[in-house]
Amino acid sequence: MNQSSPWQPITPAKPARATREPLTRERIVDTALRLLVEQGYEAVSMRKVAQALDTGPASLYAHVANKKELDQLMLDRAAADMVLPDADPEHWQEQLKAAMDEILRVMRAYPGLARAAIGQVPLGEYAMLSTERMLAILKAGRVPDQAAAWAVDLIPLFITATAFEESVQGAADFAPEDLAGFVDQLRSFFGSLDPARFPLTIALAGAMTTGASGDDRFDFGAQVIIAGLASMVPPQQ
Amino acid sequence: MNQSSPWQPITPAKPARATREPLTRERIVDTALRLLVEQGYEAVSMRKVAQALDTGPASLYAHVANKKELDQLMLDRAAADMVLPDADPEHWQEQLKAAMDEILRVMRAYPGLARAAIGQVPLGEYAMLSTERMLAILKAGRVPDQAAAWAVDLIPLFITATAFEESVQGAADFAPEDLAGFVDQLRSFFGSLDPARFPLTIALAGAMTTGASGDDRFDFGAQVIIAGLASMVPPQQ
DNA sequence: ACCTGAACACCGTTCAAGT
DNA sequence: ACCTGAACACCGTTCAAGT
Repeated sequence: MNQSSPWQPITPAKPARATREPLTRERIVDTALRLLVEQGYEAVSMRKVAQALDTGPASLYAHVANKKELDQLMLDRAAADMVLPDADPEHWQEQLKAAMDEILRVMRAYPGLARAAIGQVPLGEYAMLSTERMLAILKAGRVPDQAAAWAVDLIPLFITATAFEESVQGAADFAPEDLAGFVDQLRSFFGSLDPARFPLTIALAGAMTTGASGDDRFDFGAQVIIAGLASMVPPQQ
Repeated sequence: MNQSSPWQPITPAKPARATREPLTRERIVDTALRLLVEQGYEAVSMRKVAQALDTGPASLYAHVANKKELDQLMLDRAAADMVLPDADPEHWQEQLKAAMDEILRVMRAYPGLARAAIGQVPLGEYAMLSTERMLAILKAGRVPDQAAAWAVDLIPLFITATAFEESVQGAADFAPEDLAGFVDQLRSFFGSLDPARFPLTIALAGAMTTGASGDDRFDFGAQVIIAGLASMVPPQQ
């Protein structure tokens, strides 16, 4: 080849395609969360995130330590969406319930996020701001310090486990409308057990299968936790 | 080669090695649980279970539908180890606590089992016998039917999530003795936050980091749940 | 410092072929 | 019916090489 041929300029006037934006932590987390929302947790692999950014998986490691860190970053980005109320001593129980609802709402907005969150201590800025606000609500309710400190661990544990369970159900084969069929099957399975060995399971088959979708089950768990915490508040004066 | 050579008998007197025992569901579950106990949940792959049984992964699929079914079978095998008390109306709260302790004990005996159990409805015989016994305890305590039915979902959710968290911590790099160092780091991290934004996290740094190992945190959660359920028991008569 | 291709050491599952 | 080898379509992470 000629080193300088007239129809092959040495410096092309323009690259064939616009220069790609450089990779950043932010773009990686954005892309990961987009994949999470659009295609679920299984779609958030280092390889698929890289592919969506039009690069190879190795390129991500300059910005993110590993998959676990990416999971944490996604969680904290999502936690930024949570809006928890300012503490009001008169209504701490309602406020705590509202806070739990809000955390579940955000978890549900990013289906599969619970899989990234479960079992991890969330140390991101936004997750910790949520913790701080929950502590304020509990202290306003005069929940003892040690109980409040453990409660802000127990509450996300409960919510995350709930959202995790929902995401497993959601990721299963059946569409939402098949869920009703599954619940029917489950109830008749309970009903068909040996009455000598499973009398209560049979008797409560209906109660055990209600609230499989919707919020009744979650509201019950929240109520149990709140009532349990309330029982630890010492009498006034 | 000669079709019948004198030093190469057509029917060897004995196979070189004993005939392998045939694969069964039971042997597969046994092997999977052994790997789980010895090497943790990550070691329980279809391929590694097959390898431990001296065969290929495809061979397992004649006995087990898929990995998820194997997880369920492991869980139910472990559930057979659980010994829950007969219901006694006088002591339902203590009995419920004992039942929760027992379920956690078995979970801990199979580290990583929580990862197989989380998010699944356990429909195996032994898991359901545990459920039946918990229902008996709750009914003995006059917990309303719907609350009891949901409680036997909430309680394993809590225990499994707790065990899951422990298994993540356990699978992390640090050995048990490094945990203390990690907790120290965490406490000083909380202490070093911006006092204007995280006043309560700073004030409660000590309380939030106590009970990282041991049973205090679990006992607290169990107490919250039991007290919450007790608050739903209608007054006598 | 950032990015890349290629490789390493894995996964779960399927399928045609054997016995 | 049960078992197998080989393949398919994936993983997370590392590393030497480029710019």
